[in-house]
Amino acid sequence: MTTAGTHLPTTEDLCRSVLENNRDSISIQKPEFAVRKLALILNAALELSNKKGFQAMSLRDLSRASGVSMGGLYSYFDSKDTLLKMILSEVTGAVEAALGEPPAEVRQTPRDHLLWLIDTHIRLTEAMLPWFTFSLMEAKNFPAAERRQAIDSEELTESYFAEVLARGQQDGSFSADMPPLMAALTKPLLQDWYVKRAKYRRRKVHIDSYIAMVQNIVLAACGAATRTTAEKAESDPA
Amino acid sequence: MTTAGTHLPTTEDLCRSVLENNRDSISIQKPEFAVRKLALILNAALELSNKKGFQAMSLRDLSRASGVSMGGLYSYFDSKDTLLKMILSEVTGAVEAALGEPPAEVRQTPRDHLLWLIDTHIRLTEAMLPWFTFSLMEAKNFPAAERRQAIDSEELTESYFAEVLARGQQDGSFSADMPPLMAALTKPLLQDWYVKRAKYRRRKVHIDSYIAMVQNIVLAACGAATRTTAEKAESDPA
DNA sequence: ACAAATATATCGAGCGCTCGTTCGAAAAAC
DNA sequence: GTTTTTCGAACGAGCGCTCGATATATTTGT
Repeated sequence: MTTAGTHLPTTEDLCRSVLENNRDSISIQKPEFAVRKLALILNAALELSNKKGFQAMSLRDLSRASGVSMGGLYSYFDSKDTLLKMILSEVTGAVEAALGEPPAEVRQTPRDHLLWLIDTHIRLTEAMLPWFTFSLMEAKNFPAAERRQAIDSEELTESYFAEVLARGQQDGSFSADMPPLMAALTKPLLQDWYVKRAKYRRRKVHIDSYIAMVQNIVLAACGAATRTTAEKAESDPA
Repeated sequence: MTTAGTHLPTTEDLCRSVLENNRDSISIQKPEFAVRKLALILNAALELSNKKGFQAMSLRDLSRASGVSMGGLYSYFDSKDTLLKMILSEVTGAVEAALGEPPAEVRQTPRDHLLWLIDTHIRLTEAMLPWFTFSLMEAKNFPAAERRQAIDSEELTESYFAEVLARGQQDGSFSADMPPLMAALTKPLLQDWYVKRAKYRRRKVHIDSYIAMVQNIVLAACGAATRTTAEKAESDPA
């Protein structure tokens, strides 16, 4: 019921998508070459950036870590800023693809839809962990246009939650005095999973427990019944 | 009851504290000189860093914005890294000072203590907004030692919450099946106030409403009764 | 089937520039 | 007159980025 049926993207999926969306700034002709090297470059870029910050990562660092020469890098982007934009737009695209079209069975009740949104978002961030970490850390530091895109994406995610919460309030699933900013405050709960990933790993918190916990906090705040053990067993058969 | 009686630091308080804690790297002798210029330098540094990122802020930018010459800056810190450390350690110190010693009247019941922690933390971050923004954005990017300090400070804050939640669970104020990571998940709710400060300003959300909302979400998740209107009127007389 | 010719991909030294940092001289304070 | 503070030009290192040369794959001519 709440477990994601949606396809979670692999690194190769993402690189292929990056290639498609940046045909003009990538001068490599053969897709199989491009995708393979893009994976090397992007993986290295994400790792270095998430360790030291994007600004602090020099293209010489990136060249060394990826095994692609300085000149080679510039066959895949025409400026360091373009590299940043590539990654950011891939993340916002993935969120839209994953949350935008919920399966028919969860749309029927606001409660299931809400649980599905939480589950799907957290599993998506887990599958794309370095991408989301990057996006969160670096979105602030850049030009107005890109920043605007990040804010819009942010608000789109929030609107998915706002819509389902409002629908649940109308049909009586959720309490009438649910906080009006509940949608806004759900996001930081989802984000903590990847922002503090190291902490949860250290404490051996499993992703399923984390999802269940966020679902229960949000349900409680909405004035709905929290998830039963039976319900958990059904949706998380592992 | 929950409104902070604790003293919130002003810019001058903070600069004086920075001076005391960095006597060795500050070569200016006369305190009144030092505090005045520190305020110029730190205010400019926070504004520039929070706009473009600390790495992207050059010391020439900082010199121009603060009105202090390049050489003059180096009378107040011996490297750009030291400037970073000054600001970070001031923030962790302020949190400890504010949350470490709750007034006697709130210690009596876990519920009041919890509400006080939420209220005080959010008001502190509001009073030191650029400092906290800086701390959150820049802590990741730096040497092991400083990073360790940031993590410790983070966990100290969480432990204040963990302790009071455990106490409330023991004496029956909070439900027995309260999520075990409730303390961990309270922090992102507190942080959203300064992380997304612009959003809440745009939506005209008052700090009092925000605090009340977080308190209610946490109380609901703890299985405690949410705050009544009467209680609100008492603690937020404005 | 095999060279020659072309197209594609890869390389890394070198460009102009800005960075963090220093230091000796000028100015201000006592 | 001495100490303290302020200044900004100058330095070497490292930055993002370019470009001509080289290596590799594919097509073409016979």
